[in-house]
Amino acid sequence: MQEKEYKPKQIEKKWQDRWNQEKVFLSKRDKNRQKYYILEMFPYPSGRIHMGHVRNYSIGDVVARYKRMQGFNVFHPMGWDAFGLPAENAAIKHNIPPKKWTDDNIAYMKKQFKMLGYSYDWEREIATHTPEYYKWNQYVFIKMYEKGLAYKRKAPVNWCPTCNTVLANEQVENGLCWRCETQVTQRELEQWFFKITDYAEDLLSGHDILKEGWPERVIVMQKNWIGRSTGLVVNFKVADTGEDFPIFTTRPDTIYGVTFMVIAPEHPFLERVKDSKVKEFIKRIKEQSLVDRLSEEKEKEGIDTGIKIINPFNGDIVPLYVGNFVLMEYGTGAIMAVPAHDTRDFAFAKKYGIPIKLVIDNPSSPIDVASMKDAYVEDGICVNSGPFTGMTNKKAIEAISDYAEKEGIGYKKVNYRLKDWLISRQRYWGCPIPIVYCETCGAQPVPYDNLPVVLPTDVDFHGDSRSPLTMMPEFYETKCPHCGGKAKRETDTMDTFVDSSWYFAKFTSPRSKEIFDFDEVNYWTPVDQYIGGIEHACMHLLYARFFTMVLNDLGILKYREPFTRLLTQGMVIKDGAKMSKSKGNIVDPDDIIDKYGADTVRLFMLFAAPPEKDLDWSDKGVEGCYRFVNRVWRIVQKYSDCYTEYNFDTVVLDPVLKNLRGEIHRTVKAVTHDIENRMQFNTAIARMMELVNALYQINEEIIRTDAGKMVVSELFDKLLPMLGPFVPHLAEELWEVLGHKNFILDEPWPDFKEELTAKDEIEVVFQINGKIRSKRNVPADITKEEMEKVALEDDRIKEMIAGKTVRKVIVVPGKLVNIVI
RNA sequence: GCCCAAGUGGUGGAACAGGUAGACACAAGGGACUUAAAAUCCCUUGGACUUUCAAGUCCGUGCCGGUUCAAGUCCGGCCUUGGGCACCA
Repeated sequence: MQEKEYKPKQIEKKWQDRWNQEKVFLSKRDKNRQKYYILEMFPYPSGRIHMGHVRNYSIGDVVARYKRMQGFNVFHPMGWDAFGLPAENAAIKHNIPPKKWTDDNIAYMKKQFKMLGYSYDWEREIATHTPEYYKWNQYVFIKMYEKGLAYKRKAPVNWCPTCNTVLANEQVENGLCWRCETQVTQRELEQWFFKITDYAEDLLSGHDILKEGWPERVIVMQKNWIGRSTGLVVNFKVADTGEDFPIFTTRPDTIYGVTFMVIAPEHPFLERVKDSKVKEFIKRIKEQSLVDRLSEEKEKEGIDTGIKIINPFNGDIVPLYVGNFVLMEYGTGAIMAVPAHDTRDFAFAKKYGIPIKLVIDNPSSPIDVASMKDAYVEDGICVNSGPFTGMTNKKAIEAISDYAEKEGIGYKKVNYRLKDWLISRQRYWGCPIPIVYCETCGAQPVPYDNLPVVLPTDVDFHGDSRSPLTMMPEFYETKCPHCGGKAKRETDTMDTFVDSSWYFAKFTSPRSKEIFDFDEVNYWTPVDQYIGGIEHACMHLLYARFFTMVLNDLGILKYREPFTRLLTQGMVIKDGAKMSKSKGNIVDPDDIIDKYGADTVRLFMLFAAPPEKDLDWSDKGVEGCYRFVNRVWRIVQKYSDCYTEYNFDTVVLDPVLKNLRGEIHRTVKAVTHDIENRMQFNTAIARMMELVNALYQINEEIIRTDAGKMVVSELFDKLLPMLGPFVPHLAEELWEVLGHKNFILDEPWPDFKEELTAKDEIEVVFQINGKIRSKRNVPADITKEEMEKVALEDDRIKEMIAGKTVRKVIVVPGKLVNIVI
């Protein structure tokens, strides 16, 4: 028979067109079927897709297609995170309107997605830069404003001078802008915030639900980021005036050891300071950038203000220092310092000659203060601690806290590292914040009926990055919705992470008249499996959880966690580094698809590494996958004329065929397990390769017997559907070659017969003292006793145990016999 | 500094519940086919040693110890790499 050559371009186009014509990927609600919502993080339309996208979406597509074959009603949408800076930068540089740039990119990338054969329901497509989408951003914003969850306040904020905008805390990495790596500076600005701190506790407790389906490290990262700590606020007193001087501590057990206090340079309390040296110091520290203050890590600086503070527990009068290491934003902006039991306070006290007072002693070797080299931070017994002396310090934490509350000198408090989410951006290409400022009524939300506040698209950038909105009276000049008087629109736009915080739910009803079509959203969401990069652990994944909780509290969504299961895939790297333009190690998906076809690229992405690990790009590895695809192609073509009906009930297979049939069922079992329980696609593919290799090993004459034809037919019936999720076009084409008229993607996932997965004969090993000394094939159903007998009768074993005492014989059924002598 | 991962052949990676380390693939080498090459198909391939050529012995999963009949896998300590947090009181 004349074999056809494998031409991926032809067959891939052919099947993409057919899927499209038959609308096979459109999703419909069906109360009688279990839904499965699989979602990959939607991309920013940067221009063209990169290998990281290919990996992310190939993993998602395998899951989508696999679940579909398992009988689930699969929901698999795709869209565009379309607002953001690159569009503006392109506009400034090349004089292309951001909307056009974005739309063109979307069109191109969509074409690329289609070339890769992903099973998306494109009728659910959304793009966040469309008014029909961002209208609902504005809607939620106003809902949050009404609940006090969106508010404006003047605060020191992170400013990126390159991006010309403020940044949220989560978007500053080591003092650098997450996007352009410029040093972030501090500015005092009036900005819009979302009160995510109100949800700190919910975000933490939700982790208990998520630990089933989320990688532990993501949960740990979020926990660290939220940074919950429990402690006590203690009201110290200012000696001169008697005012309260509150501090926060997690170590109330050390309160009798306080020998000085430290306050943040930004603290308003310091306005009273007259001393010029102190004022100068404060000024100098305030002028340091965040980066500078962080970079001189170990160097703690301070100056005595001359102000005295009274410890309410023991009446000690201690000096108040200004210190560069105390943060205004955390706790109360001031701390009590216990040099004996805090390494940082110890270093500071040594530097400035402040006394050290021991209040917790080491029970096993008493501490001599004079010879202390560092703070004692271990547990111990309280000393010099008034009524608490003699207690273990652990007990004292509770006792002292209770005492403080009882005496009215303090209260227990939980503090978080998490800060409110700053969402204002001084940029153009984003969702307008739906607020107007009236000269008489102040800030007013835009009424719901007037939404959306449409972002004008015909804009002039005047060659720089300042938002054109600030120069467009036709945009910002408006009337107050309350009094009808003259008013000015907010010209800041929202952080694009707002757009992506709820998009997963909008996919269910992209063009609904309300925020959602509730039949749709209630049927499909939450997302059953979410897939994306780990870099979003403390940004997108935290914001989306927050939004879901808010929408739940607003009665809009019925659940509090948006993503039941999460898979964080690794990066695609080449020559040891992440693919990037600056490193010049980019491999363009278009080129690879052109050379080998989409099926090969997809296969390689799944085969080269398990999904969570980084994947090392290798041109040779891709060729290996191409070779496998061709091997499948050839062998199916070769034996397509053997494809027949089969019934094994009355057939006795010779050992070669029987073993091959066993191999078929073992492969189905293993592949199913690897996908279902482990999401380990690389080993699933390896198993299918083994099955194909096994078929190649068998003599053509044997296959062309009646029994052989039946086995090879069963093999194709199992193998091709399993290949479907990985190499969908190839699978469809070969399915058709075998005479099928239906889509292979609609075939049920292959099943296997457990009894056929067992081998007749298995190899067991005989060990002496744990070392392998002999091997033997034995019947698979051998008993423990028989195994032991066979082992002891083995010639080599006999030889080696001759004259020795057998102390113990361990038999592991089906595996080994270990003889201890 | 604290927290979390991960260290396995020349390479990417297997080994799922403590039970034959190195599946599958790449690279390398050999053979078949071919006038030849490519492609394809088949074989070999962790290291060292012994060798009567059938095999056998020893070593080997970052390092040092431990538990166990048996450890890549469990425990303790360390080293290295990657990631997160970091004057958080």
